[in-house]
Amino acid sequence: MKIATWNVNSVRIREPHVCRWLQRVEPDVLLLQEIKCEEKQFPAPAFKALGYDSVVAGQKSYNGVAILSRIPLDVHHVTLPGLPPEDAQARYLEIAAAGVTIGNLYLPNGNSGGEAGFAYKMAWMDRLADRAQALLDSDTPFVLAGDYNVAPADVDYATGTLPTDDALVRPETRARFRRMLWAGLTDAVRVTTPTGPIYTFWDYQGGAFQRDRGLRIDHALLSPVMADRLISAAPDKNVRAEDQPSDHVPVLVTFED
DNA sequence: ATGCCGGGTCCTACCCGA
Repeated sequence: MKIATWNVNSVRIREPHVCRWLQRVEPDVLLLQEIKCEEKQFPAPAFKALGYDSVVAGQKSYNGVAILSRIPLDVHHVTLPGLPPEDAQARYLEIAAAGVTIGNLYLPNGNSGGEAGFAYKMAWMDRLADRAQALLDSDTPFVLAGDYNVAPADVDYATGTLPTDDALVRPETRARFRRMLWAGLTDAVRVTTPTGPIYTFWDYQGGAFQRDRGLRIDHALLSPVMADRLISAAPDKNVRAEDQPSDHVPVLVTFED
């Protein structure tokens, strides 16, 4: 089973990139973040032509997540459980497919909006940890993957790409990420490559990709059963060198059937 | 320490991202 996650930074602009990647890699399930459109604008027919059904939690202009699948699925949640009902940001979508619960998340960046913006990120991470714990308690095999907007350790961002008090690396941010690991989740990319830098994002500015000054902020966290099934997990770096790329690359995780 | 890039939209100057 192949599950991938990709912040595409506008699905309408990146439709050809996504189609090419689906055809080349043939994931069973692809989680998309920052689709930046409502469901009615989502290019579902292009993906359907390649054999993929779409589930969309859209929002005008900002955020937005979607799931493409070539295997049958059930939709379980279109928002992150526990958030206030007035929260209208489209950042979470959860399905079950082939007996695996799959959560697709676009975690708030936390740098805009001052301390209130950062507090929103912290609350969101608390609710995500709650969701992970509930799934652990139910003994459901699961994967929580997406753009976490967290560089978990210093090795996960190139020197000088972020200030030390950036919301992606603040101690409160990292503590909440670590709490999910301590609860029993496995960081698929990091256990596959235990040491050294592995980036999933390179800024558009300053020749960041050419200089390989990136961040590792897109993650797949696995429940214990899924960690036992893990074969490989890695970003597809070559995608960043295509024309008109997203600033993030896909992260592909492969499991034993 | 960022907004030089590249999306978005109130169509075009401004908001947002990491």
